[in-house]
Amino acid sequence: MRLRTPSDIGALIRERRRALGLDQRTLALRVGVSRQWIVEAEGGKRGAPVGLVLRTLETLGVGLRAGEDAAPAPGGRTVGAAVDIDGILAAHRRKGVAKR
Amino acid sequence: MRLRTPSDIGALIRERRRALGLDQRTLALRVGVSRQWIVEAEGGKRGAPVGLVLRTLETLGVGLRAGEDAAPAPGGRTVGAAVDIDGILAAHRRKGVAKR
DNA sequence: TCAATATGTCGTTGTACGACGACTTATGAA
DNA sequence: TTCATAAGTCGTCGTACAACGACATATTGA
Repeated sequence: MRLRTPSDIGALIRERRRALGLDQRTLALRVGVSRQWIVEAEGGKRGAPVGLVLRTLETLGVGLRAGEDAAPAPGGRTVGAAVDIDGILAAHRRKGVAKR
Repeated sequence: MRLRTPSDIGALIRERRRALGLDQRTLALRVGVSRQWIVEAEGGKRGAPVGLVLRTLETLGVGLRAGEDAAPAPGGRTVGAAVDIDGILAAHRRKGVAKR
């Protein structure tokens, strides 16, 4: 499963929680958060602290792995990110210049 | 790379940012956060919102994948997490869940 | 029917977070 | 040396968040 948004993570949490037969209250107890937090996390709350999210996933027995990604930024305003090789090389070459 | 804590994510961000030859200011600009936020995120700030973290990673061209994990909860107070088959089965039996 | 459970939602409150600005240190170039 | 950039840190402030408690719906079972 590929995770791009908080909603993805929320769906993952819900899916795994149900697969394990846990209710929200029990999961909340184990993770050490409030039940409401679980509700909102599953709903894809954008502001959920990454620390709690990681704890939750770990409690559910789900591991997160990072993979270099050849094709970034597919669907977002997220950025003009991509990799901008020119900028990178320029910065590397001259190290300092770039001038903003 | 396996991500377990905010520190792991911070290290990942720093590593990828440097690999791409970006400075904190530029990355912050692209992600849409303050430079200070990048500093703290790289330092493994516990509270960083998962939404921003995901945006950052995506900007860096890093994808996150979830994998079911056979061996959970290695080093944390994190819990008696694991899977607790008994509880699961009990819950399932009681409800005739199947429902899913 | 009523009772219990699971989930979602609504207020309230204290706290932590993120943005902004400025300062400091370190490194490298002119 | 001086100057510019990069990175880290501090203080302030407004806002978002997580916890708590309570209530509203299903849904299921007695």
